[in-house]
Amino acid sequence: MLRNSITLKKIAIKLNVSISTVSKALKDSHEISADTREKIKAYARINGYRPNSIALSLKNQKTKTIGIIIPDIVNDTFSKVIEGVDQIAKKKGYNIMISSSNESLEKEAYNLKTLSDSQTDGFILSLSKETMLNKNYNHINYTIKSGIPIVLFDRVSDDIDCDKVIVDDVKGAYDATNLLIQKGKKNILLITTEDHIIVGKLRTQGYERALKNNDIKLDQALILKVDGDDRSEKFFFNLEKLILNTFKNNSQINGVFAVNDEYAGIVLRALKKLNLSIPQDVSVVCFTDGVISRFSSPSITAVRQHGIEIGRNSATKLIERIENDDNHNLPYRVDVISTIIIEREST
Amino acid sequence: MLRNSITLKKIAIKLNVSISTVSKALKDSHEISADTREKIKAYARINGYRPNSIALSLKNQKTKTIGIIIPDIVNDTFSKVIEGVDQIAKKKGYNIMISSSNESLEKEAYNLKTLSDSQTDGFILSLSKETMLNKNYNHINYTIKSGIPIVLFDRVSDDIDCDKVIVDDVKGAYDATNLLIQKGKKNILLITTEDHIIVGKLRTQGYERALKNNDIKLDQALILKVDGDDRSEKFFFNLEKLILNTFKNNSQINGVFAVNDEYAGIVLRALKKLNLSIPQDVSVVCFTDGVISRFSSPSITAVRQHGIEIGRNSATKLIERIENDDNHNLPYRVDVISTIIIEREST
DNA sequence: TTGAAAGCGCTAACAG
DNA sequence: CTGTTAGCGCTTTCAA
Repeated sequence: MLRNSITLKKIAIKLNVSISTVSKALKDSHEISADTREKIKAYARINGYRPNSIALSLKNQKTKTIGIIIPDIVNDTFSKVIEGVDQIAKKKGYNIMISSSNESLEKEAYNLKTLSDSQTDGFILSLSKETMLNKNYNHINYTIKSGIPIVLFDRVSDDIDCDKVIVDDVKGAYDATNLLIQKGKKNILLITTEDHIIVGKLRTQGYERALKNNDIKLDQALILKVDGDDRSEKFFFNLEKLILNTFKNNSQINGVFAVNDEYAGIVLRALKKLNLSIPQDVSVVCFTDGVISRFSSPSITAVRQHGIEIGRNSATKLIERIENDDNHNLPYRVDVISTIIIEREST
Repeated sequence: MLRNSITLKKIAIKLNVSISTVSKALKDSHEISADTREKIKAYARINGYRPNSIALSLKNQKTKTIGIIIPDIVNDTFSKVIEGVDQIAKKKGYNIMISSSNESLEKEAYNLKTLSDSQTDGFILSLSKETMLNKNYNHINYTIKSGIPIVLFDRVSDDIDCDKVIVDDVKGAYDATNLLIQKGKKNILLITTEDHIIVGKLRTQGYERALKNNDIKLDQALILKVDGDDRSEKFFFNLEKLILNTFKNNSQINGVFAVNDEYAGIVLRALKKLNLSIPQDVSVVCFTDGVISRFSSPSITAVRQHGIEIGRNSATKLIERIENDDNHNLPYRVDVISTIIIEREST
């Protein structure tokens, strides 16, 4: 009833050989006679011997686990990344430890520290909002300097020197806006976050660039910058009112680009109240191809970020660096995972 | 540039004392003179000494990490559970390792086995569909028997003897159906999964019970059992057609109960095509209070399962058992997390 | 008050 | 071909 613990030592005692003999036999060493080798292997098999991975970690000074620190676990995009990391990790014999920073700098630093205590060979991390706001990257840079590799994804910073996997937010937003324009919708409402949320800022840039390239004058009245940190019922309720008002004051609007699918969901709700039909009266596009875009009515044309691919790429890069002995000689790489637009009913 | 590794040994050498002295000093042992104690602690602090948790694990035979094995990472309900586990784990000094069974029995067993190799002190697990279909629980029972505690949540089985945290699916479905009836909707379409998906089966039971209690005759034509394993675009497309047909053949339908929010999303889409208004013509309720219920138009009345609470409860139970020396003497407990209905526009 | 030694489970260099 | 030893980093008993 006790924890199953058949060890080399126990096998050695039972079979009257030394521990190292058992160890070698189980690795098919030809130092050991075929006879004892088979005897030992048979005994081990029958008793379900499995090497103690903690002992191995201590010995090898590597744990074969990678840590993932993300701002939010309950989030379609991040879970897809985890999924991707999981796929590669499993294939390469790594396990993953996950913890959430909850958008807090303090928790992010704390998690990084505790998981660094020899528990993880490296990290895959996306910066919390607070971290970006404060531009405090000491904990990250310290970890890297102390020899533990980190791959940053999605929410990254130029002030951190390491491997990165990013989404081309500007281009994705550009494409999305452009699609609307191609469909003849030139008065496009942008719903975005304040600039300290980097991805919001970049997507705003993409929007602006698309307008410019098509010689459409930027109208500040058509740019709604909302508090990207707030996801309460109340916030979304107010957002809906804000959208309604904007439409009332700007009846020329015939397209909407939202920087995430939640905002787009609210847009649909507002348009319904305004009795505007989609996509005839107003077309809608959003960043983030999640469950909302897929299951809303009408379904929403969305910029897909390939979260799984981001995860797979990050994991591959990280493991490469972990297993490369002189990893600090490898130059850091930044990969851009390109987005694609999934067209749906809303355009 | 190498992995930061200030160890007891290094401190001991630097300070010309023995390793055990350092160890004791750092734990404030009064065996050690105030003098050396302070000297050692100061040196340790300055050099950022942090105990090697792998060494501790080996020594203590416990890792302070708990494993979570879930069928699907990209899933609102499961990620909420992870979130809850994370909250409790962090508080009690545990880390969590996550891996996905991908609804596969083989992967589930594999993950359980590899994580059991001294990497985790216990597991929190929800059965994969394949596991339930095959009713093969050997891997689980074996793990429990070998002394590693498991807490099963949501998708559980009577054939496994362990702590469990479940949702009262029957009652949740009963309440949901009942709500429709109270609103005067007595011809209720049920969209559910085949019976081998336990939660689908239980929710079907709740539906049936509610009808019975209200003296409403069960009409098999109003029960749509679909393939709960399929989540492809094509499947949802066909589901929509199926729903449309059902409405055409049964114009009396004035309520719908869907066993998850994805199905409910499709229902909304179908109703729109039929030009039926919600909730006036048809009211809709679903199980699973996820992002779809919140952000669709109209928003959908949903049965909330308190995923975070499930996670917190599971983690609490598991850690209790891990830290209780003679845990096999504790009787197994089954906790039922009750659901509540979040009323929204669809009713 | 301090230190030596054994042990957690395993590997690997070295000795027989 | 097999065994001894040392060591990974730490705790803890026992001896000094």
